[in-house]
Amino acid sequence: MTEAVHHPDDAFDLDAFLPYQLAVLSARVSREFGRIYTRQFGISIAEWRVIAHLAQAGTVSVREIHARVDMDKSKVSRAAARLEHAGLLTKAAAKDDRRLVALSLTSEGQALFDQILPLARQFESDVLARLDATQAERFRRSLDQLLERNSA
Amino acid sequence: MTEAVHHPDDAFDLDAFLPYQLAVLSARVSREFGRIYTRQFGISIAEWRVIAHLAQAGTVSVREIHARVDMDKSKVSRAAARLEHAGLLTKAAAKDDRRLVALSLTSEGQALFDQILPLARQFESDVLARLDATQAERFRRSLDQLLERNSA
DNA sequence: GGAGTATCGTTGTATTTGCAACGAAGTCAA
DNA sequence: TTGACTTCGTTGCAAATACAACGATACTCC
Repeated sequence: MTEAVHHPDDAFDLDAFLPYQLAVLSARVSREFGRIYTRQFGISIAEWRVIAHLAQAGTVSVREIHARVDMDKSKVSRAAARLEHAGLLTKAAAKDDRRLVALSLTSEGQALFDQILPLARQFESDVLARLDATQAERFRRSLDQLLERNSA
Repeated sequence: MTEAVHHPDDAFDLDAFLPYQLAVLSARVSREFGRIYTRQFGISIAEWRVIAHLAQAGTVSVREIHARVDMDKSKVSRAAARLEHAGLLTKAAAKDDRRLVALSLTSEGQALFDQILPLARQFESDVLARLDATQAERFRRSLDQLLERNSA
């Protein structure tokens, strides 16, 4: 009779395990999108994040990017150093608090961002195209909620 | 009429950019869950994945894990080497194709998995608890679809 | 059967990563 | 002011990672 007595419902399916699914999807998406701008523009994922954040936020400190972007501050620091060396951003001491480094895009950096932006939008909608519109909208809302971007 | 003529909708919000959101959520979730078993059991994320996959699939090759789990084969290989050294799995030449390495959990490895499993389930529902049941169900389905786990 | 090609797993290596430690700068209290 | 404490960004370092190259085995087509 009872086959499988000792594992009533505990057949574990890694493929359906949430942290695993998120990791795989995220890695796949990042890798794929990364390929686009890495090959064409020679910047890394970390660098793209810094650029994107600067494009959106104007002049900000390393600390701010670290806090909001989920990147270790050493990672931000090194990405910024490379970008500075490439002439894409400038570092300056903040006027009021000289511990802070004020990062801002140069016009070259801004131009680079302007080139990548349409590719980013396109890529994003390509990914979401696997879902229908309603589903995609709900998915984004859930994502916001899981990231706690929801509650005012 | 048309305010904001030259940037109709092009205010870019990194926080709402899908690849970015996925990366942040995934990294956060993995880090948090990883802390649990890293501290308690001394295994890494990569090692956990190998263990989980073996627990589910029985005896499999490095190649199989590499293909299904989105891990580089060198990563799988090294994780397996560490786990073998720790006595959690065994490696053997496959009978029919001696290029393949047959990985399987030892009883210690299985016991470790059995200890982690309830923690994994608990963790997963904690994460999903931020969504209501319907939303969570839809979220999982969308995730499946984005991972192309849907089409039969 | 044997040469050419493909696949598997491991290893070498350069890069990236996270974490801790550090100096510099700021804050606070007495 | 001074001294203890905190915060910011950089750097050192060990571990992890991706990618390529390699030896070993298997397959294919003649």
